[in-house]
Amino acid sequence: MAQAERAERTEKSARGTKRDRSNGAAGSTGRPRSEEAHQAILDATLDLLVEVGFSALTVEGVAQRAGVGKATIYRRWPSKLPLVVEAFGQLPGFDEVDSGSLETDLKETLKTYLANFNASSLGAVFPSLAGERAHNPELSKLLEPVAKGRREPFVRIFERARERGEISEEVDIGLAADLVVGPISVMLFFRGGTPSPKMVGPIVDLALGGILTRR
Amino acid sequence: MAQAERAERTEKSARGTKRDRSNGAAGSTGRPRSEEAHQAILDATLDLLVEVGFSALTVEGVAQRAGVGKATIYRRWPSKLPLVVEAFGQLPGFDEVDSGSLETDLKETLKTYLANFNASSLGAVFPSLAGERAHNPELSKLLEPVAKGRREPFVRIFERARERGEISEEVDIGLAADLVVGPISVMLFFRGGTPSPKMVGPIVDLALGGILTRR
DNA sequence: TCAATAACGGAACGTATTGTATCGTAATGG
DNA sequence: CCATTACGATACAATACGTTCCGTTATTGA
Repeated sequence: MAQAERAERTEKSARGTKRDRSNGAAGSTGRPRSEEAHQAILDATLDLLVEVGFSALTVEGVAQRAGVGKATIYRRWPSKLPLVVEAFGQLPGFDEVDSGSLETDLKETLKTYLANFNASSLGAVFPSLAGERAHNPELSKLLEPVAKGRREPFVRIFERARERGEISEEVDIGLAADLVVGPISVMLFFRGGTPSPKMVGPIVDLALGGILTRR
Repeated sequence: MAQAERAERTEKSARGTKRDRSNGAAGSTGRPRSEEAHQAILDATLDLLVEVGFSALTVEGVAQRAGVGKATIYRRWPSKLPLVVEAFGQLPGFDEVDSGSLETDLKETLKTYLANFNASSLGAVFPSLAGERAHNPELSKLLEPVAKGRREPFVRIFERARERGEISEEVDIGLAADLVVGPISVMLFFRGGTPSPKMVGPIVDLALGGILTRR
């Protein structure tokens, strides 16, 4: 609030946007914001997200971990949620594979998927955020595109396979994608374990071939 | 809500039970603990678990919701965790089906599974608890048998199918169980939606038959 | 019937943590 | 070198936690 007041008092130059300019720009006098502190805050947020989860994460804790005053955080993010969102958004996506074979595409992409999940903090952070989702619509909305982005590569893999005639036209591609990722989700959320890349081969084989004995 | 059903339970004989040792131990003098308050507390705990999740649940909120003093709660449970555990443990299990056919068994059990998940508070509560799991070992231990109990019926269904020769000996039964439940887990955690019984048919068909076109 | 006992709901306790405001200092631009 | 803004640190009011103390109520044994 004080931030708005102060900004209003100095409104003489053409500050076209209301968007918080992180630094200088138009009427940029005074000390610029430390990009170093900015990154330290985001890093600390991610670390704490991994360690204690979303609900137990406090802005004070982030400030302490980042070696930064609380005001420095509140000057940039209005509350804990946008901060977490931005930190979470820093996590890398994962590459897609197009080898011309459905089986290879799936296995390679899934391996990347898992490596990503385990190496990055995603595997530790996502359950915490997902758990909060039901009780926090705002967070839910922010999480939606992330989850969607994780699913899309698999959907595209199946689309290509269908174009090549590898799978029937009748196969529900969205369901197929969920089927392949499913066991990983089960492992992560229901069983509380860490999904291993070793799971990938058997999963894809079983999902593609089916559980029933081939006649 | 399912609260009505829960409230329906009666245990008139609770007065003199010594097993509970809830009342005055040796010299059973003094006012007995109200079994009614006990149940009201558990019900309120479950309700709040659904509404606000595990981390945002407070004993004060439970007391208020149950129309009970906080002391009444702390007299029975030392902290929030055991209270949540007992409340969570009240949720019903689900029935198993043995029709002699793998497909029927799976579809029927899955439907019961989903109906249970949606009707009871499980679908709303489980993600919240699962999210907390990584940062709360004590809670994780509690959750383990519950998750296991949910998986076992499916494992048994596949075991019976294998004995009947419906599926090959080489099929990893645990993986098959995860494959069938997987899309539901994905829907629940990744996509944040409510799994519908309509999903059951396509899921089972695709998982049994496989994604690849049958030759 | 009545004292003894213990649980009851409600309220007050001290502590911890939240988001915000204020301090003196540091850095940049005119 | 002066105005301006961000910096880290700290102080602040408000809230909410778990705990404990109330006067009251229900039950038992003498």
